[in-house]
Amino acid sequence: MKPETSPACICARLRRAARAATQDYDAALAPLGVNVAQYSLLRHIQRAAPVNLTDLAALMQLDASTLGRNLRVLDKNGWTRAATGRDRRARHVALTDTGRDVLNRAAPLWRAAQDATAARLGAEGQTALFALLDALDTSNPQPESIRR
Amino acid sequence: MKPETSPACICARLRRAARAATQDYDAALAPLGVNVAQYSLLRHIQRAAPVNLTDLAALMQLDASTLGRNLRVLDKNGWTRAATGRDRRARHVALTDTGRDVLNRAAPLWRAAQDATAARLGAEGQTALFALLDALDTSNPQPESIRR
DNA sequence: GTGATTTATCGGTATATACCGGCTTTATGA
DNA sequence: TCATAAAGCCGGTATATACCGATAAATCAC
Repeated sequence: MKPETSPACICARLRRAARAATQDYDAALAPLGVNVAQYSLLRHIQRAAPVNLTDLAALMQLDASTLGRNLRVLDKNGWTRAATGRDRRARHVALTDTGRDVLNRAAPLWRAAQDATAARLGAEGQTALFALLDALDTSNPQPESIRR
Repeated sequence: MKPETSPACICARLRRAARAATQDYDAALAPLGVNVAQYSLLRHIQRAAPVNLTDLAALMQLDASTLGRNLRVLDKNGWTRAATGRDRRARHVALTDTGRDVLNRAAPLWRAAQDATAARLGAEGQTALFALLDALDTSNPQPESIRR
């Protein structure tokens, strides 16, 4: 007679875990007025800039229209800037100085949340978790040993 | 020289995985006009009804105001009904007949998505994933063997 | 080279999510 | 009992998320 504590739906479990982690990281980053979705977006831009919205969306596996809207918030805060290049359809996004500064100051706050989370998993647990999340990713081909 | 394919941020990885799984399950459930968040909410209500919003929110680890708003969509669709009981502050939620019917018809669609997802993990992978997500859950006490 | 197609982005719409403050109702305590 | 505290919910606000259709620009096909 187990009281059925948490849902057996893999998706629901992932969503629940993502919500919880989001709140932890958001709380850690709150002093800088940035949340983890924004932090993640800033980091991706930092690594990929200059990059257009479509490529950035693919990189983050985010819907392009979602990315566009999320980006407006960063733009509004003066953290990013988008410019039209030779291809006048595309907008190339990059960090502003302010954006870089926010990222630098956010890094230790992110680190604290990451360390606290990692401690709950243990080093092996984190590796295992990443492997499992990779296995879930349908954009990754399944390894030969599993496929079929 | 590894090209840094996916973020090392545990939170970002969880969010990405949750987004992807959500899209898979949503696509599977789409023929019934229900998404996985709604399906999950309906299932929780089915198991817990009659239940008030606060308890249901705690059960799902959802913010109570979020739950209240999500519930309005179900109400609007005629799938749930909320009634005030003796305690006039609390609203007790339960499925309607229509809601039960939607759940019954959605079950095989959910099952298909769940099976496809589970197949990517393997039986052991799913067990391992659930254990890791439990370990992340700060509302669960850490087992003696891990704590400190 | 011009018409068809594809690509990049945007806007409308709907939903999910959370924080905060306020209101109503219940419980508590002196 | 009556003042105070606590509980339960709602509304405002902000953001994240995705689908669809529209628009503009580049590319392709002939």
